[in-house]
Amino acid sequence: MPSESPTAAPSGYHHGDLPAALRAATAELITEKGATGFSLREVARRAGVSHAAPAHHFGDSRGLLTSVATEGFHTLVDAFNSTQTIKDPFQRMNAMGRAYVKVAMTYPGHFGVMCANELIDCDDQAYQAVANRAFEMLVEAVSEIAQTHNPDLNVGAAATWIWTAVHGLAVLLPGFDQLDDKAGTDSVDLLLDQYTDLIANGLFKATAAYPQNS
Amino acid sequence: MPSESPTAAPSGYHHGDLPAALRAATAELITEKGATGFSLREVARRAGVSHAAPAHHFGDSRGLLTSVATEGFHTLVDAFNSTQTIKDPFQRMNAMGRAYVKVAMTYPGHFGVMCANELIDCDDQAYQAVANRAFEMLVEAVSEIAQTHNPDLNVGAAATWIWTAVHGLAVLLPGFDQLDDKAGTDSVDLLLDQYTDLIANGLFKATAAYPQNS
DNA sequence: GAGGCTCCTTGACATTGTCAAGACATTTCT
DNA sequence: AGAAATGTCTTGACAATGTCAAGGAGCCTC
Repeated sequence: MPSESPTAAPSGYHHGDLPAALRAATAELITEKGATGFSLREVARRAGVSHAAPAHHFGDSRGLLTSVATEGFHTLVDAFNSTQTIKDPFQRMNAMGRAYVKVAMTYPGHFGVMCANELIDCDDQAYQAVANRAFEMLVEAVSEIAQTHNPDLNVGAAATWIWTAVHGLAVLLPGFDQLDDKAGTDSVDLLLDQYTDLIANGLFKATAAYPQNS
Repeated sequence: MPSESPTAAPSGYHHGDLPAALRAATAELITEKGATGFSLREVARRAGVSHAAPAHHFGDSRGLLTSVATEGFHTLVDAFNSTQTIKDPFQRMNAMGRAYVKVAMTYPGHFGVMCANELIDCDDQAYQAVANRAFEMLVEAVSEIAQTHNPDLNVGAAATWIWTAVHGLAVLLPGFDQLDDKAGTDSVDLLLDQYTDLIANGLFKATAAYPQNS
């Protein structure tokens, strides 16, 4: 997990790097008890500091959660970046979907607040910047599909629609019992292949494989 | 808005129908301050009862929110029901999407908790029953599309994917500034037409209109 | 070594959710 | 009709939470 502040060295003072420790404790707590089970004082306790220490770095609880969300989006952007080598835009889109779900499953504490509009400050600059960057990377892939396969495609609408569909999948995933029975990751990838198929071909030709290797 | 308890008559005692009044106050409060701004005591205050009165009817705050969510799904099922007269499954699907968004915009207080898995009790029987019913109605429309246009369609995956996409649209809607500039409802319907187009035809033939009137 | 700075602690306050106990109107039983 | 039971709501209390104000303690600079 990439640290949000590149100067994660022992620049710290009493604690070493309290902001990072608080983010880690927050992610851990949310993983255990969900975003609503979060408590500023409990996070402080886990980090071994007083209950008001977080306020100094993050203002209020919303600030801390926003920072965790931002960190999560940085991880997502990194994951998206590693799909850039894939030439075929459909395969890249598929890989981005897998990356999205993998981040959600690997860092549930971060994922739980990344799109929690009510808990975080969506107007935060650092948050907006990295969140927009992530979305833009998807837009780029869709845009390339439009150029190569369908110039009339409404790129913005298509990208929004793909994002929300994959996000919905990632959100609903923990509730899918049948997935727990199987290998887990494998079946998720399978589901994402079905999604890609549907997204590429729509309801009419859902069984046709999307184009491979350009 | 349909009452959850059909015996909404003055069966009540001191108050008339306190459960309904509490649900209404909850929806109003969430509309104003969001789902996280909700507070049991504030709801009790608005309903003019003591702070512990809600507990008698709903157990805890989760119970009250679950009841509001259930009421919201009843409204959605009603809205879905009024689309049953539409014969063409694509048009019906489109109408269901519009109904979904309209419910979300008309009853934001209910919509804010209908899918808030962390705030409500998803295992609640009444909630599950009506939520499943709503989803099943969408599955029926998709299933009909499969029968008439694409027998190989993965109906379950397609329905899930449509649901999450429309849900994502409804969630993101308040943030779309450009929609506020225009007439509002009209531009939302337009967006939904684009969605329907994308869902029906996929990324390849996105500009082709979906079939009309069977 | 004195002032200033950042980092963190301590203490306090209003507010919240939940529980236990009780009050009071209505219904049911006899 | 009177008593008991039931359903409905109130009151009081408790621990926990978020936030604020004030202060202390380490470190740096001059």
